[in-house]
Parts: sequence; C-alpha cells; structure tokens
Amino acid sequence: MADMPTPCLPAEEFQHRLLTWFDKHGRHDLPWQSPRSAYRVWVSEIMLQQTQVTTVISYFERFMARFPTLEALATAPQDDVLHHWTGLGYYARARNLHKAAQVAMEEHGGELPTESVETLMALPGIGRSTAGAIIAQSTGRQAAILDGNVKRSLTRLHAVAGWPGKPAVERSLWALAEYFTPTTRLADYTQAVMDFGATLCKRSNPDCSICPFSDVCRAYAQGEPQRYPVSKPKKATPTRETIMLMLRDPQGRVWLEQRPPSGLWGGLWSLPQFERHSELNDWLEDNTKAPERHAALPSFTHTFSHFKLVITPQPVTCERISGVRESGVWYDVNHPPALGLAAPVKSLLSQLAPFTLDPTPGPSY
DNA sequence: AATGCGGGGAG
DNA sequence: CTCCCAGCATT
Repeated sequence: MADMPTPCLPAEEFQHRLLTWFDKHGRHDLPWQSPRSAYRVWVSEIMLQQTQVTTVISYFERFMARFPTLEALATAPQDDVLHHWTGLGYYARARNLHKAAQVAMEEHGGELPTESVETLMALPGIGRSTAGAIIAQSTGRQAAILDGNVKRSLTRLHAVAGWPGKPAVERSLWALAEYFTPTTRLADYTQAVMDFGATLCKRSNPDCSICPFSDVCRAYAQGEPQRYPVSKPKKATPTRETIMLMLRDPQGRVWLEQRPPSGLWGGLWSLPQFERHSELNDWLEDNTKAPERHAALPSFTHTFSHFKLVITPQPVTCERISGVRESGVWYDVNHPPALGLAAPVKSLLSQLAPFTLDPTPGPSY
C-alpha cells in the first residue's frame, strides 16, 4: 500500500519474534479461549470494545451462563440482555449484539456468517477489527485486527505521527496491521498482538527493557516511546443538570420509565428526569394521586466521555399513578426484575433497599 | 470528517 | 483529578 510506513521488520521476522514472546508471556487461559467458538469469541470481542479485560471477565461469565448459545441470545427479551449488560456501558453494543443474533438465526441458519470480513461486518455492531478478530480466532483464516493495543504498538514501532483517530493515520496503521498478519497460527497471533499491547507495550511505563522489538522500535530509539500514540485533541466537557424523580408508592416500589430505543442509555430503564422543579411539579400534578415531596437528596455527578451530568435525586411518595404512563413499571427494590439500568440509577436504587419496609423477615437491629 | 456513545481502571 | 481503553454507527 502506498501510504504504509516502512515496516520495522520483515513480516516473517516480526511474526516469529511476537509468537515466541506470546508462547512464553501471553495469556492462554481467558474464558473465551476455551472452549473457543465463534459465538463466544464474538460476545467477548463486543464486550471488549472500549472495555478492559479485567472488567469484562465477570460480565462474560454471567452472560454465557444466561445465554449459552446464539439461539438462546436471539430468543431472549431485550430487557434480559440489557440487564446482563448493566454497568458495562455503550449499551448500543448490547442492542446490536441482540439484533445480530436474531439476524444470524433468520438469515444464516443460526450461525455467525464467518465466510468473510464483509459478511460479518454486515451485522450490526461488527466493524472491520471485530470481524477480523472473530475470523482469525474462530476459523484460523487470515484476517487482520486493529484495536487500541495494535494501534499503540504499531505507532510506537514506527513512530507514526498524528492522532490515530485521523483517517489518514488509521489507513497507515491498517496497512501495517495487514502486512504483519501471518497465514498460520492466526488465533495465537491475534491474541499475541493484543496481549503485547496490553501487558508489555502499555500506555504508560512500557516494558521496553524486555521487549523483543526494542532494537528496531523507532519510538524507543527516539527516547520517549510513551509519546506515541499522539493523544486525541481534547475539548472542554460541558456540564448538564437533571432532577431524577424517585417516586414511591405505598408499597415502597419505585417508578421507572424506559428510555427511547437509541441514544444515551437507549432502551435502559431510568427514573423520570426533569430540568426544572416546575416541570417535575407539573408531571406530578398530571400523573399522580396525592404526591408528597420529601427533602432532595445530595446531588452527585455522573461523568460521561463527552459531558458531565449533575444529578439531584428528588424523593416523592404518592398513593398511585393516575395518568396514562407508557412503558413504566413499579420497581420493587427487594425483588428486582431483570431490567437494564443506567449506572447511577442502579446505584440510587441499591441505596434504597435497606430502608424499605420488607414483608419478608430481615435482619433485626 | 466529525461526533455520539458508558463506565471503570490506572496513574 | 486526567487520560483513555480489545470500536462502531450515524450524520
């Protein structure tokens, strides 16, 4: 490819050094490596998008226990899928995973279409790198990946200037990634490049002294390998404020409403939100019988990647819901249903549990 | 080409 | 606190 930097090593030499390192220092006991099926690799790859291995492992085990097969996932309610994703973030991943399972059932005979990168990429939530990872690890056929670990390693080895989010930089990195991809041991090689970036060529404090590529690494030669990759241009994160209504009925249950199917916290269940107390009052007037406001709880901040949300929880009790509310549920904190909850909502609800009048015997004080 | 989309680990 | 991670979809 025209815009590929000069490789730091011939492909064969690079592969040999990397696989030798992997055999001794790589990870060989991740949950999705045994048994290794296309379905398990797929789920793991989706969970691992923008999420670290140590966080994913427990989610993966719970997810597989509940959805052991592609068919089990396809036939499950979306609420159940989102419930098992609660706390992982980027919930579009879970919605796309669920949808893709249903497409695989209907159009591909219940199997992932691993014929090619293109057929996999046609499924929602699978991009070029994830498609390559699934093919390489589950079929052993040649396919390249370019995740954050590979980007970091390649930018350092070749001293690639510019933020990798720039399409021109990304094209160069894809060219290198494909150049180095071998024709044998694809599953091992794929795991190896990810392990190399995750455990040796780390974001900070890379272990250059024991790196098998230190003699050819251009960033190391320059003296400051951690300067690569060039970091994303940062912009000030705006702050928004919201009031979250914690409406409770005489049984102590909490009123939840489902968010729109896409966008922020899409499909998750959340507390009714308001920008102003006057809007909350109007809502109570329209939708509840005999509302009684209590003192607002302390505000707290939830930070997203692109803004901060200052949340003020407002407890209110009422006799009943009177208006016609669509897609709402009374959530019993003592017998929680399997729903997907936004992280701060889950936190608020879990704080409520000990204070609820519980008909079942509990610890005495 | 730029932006939206979560939550948590690491320093 | 800040940075950014096993990315992808949408505009």
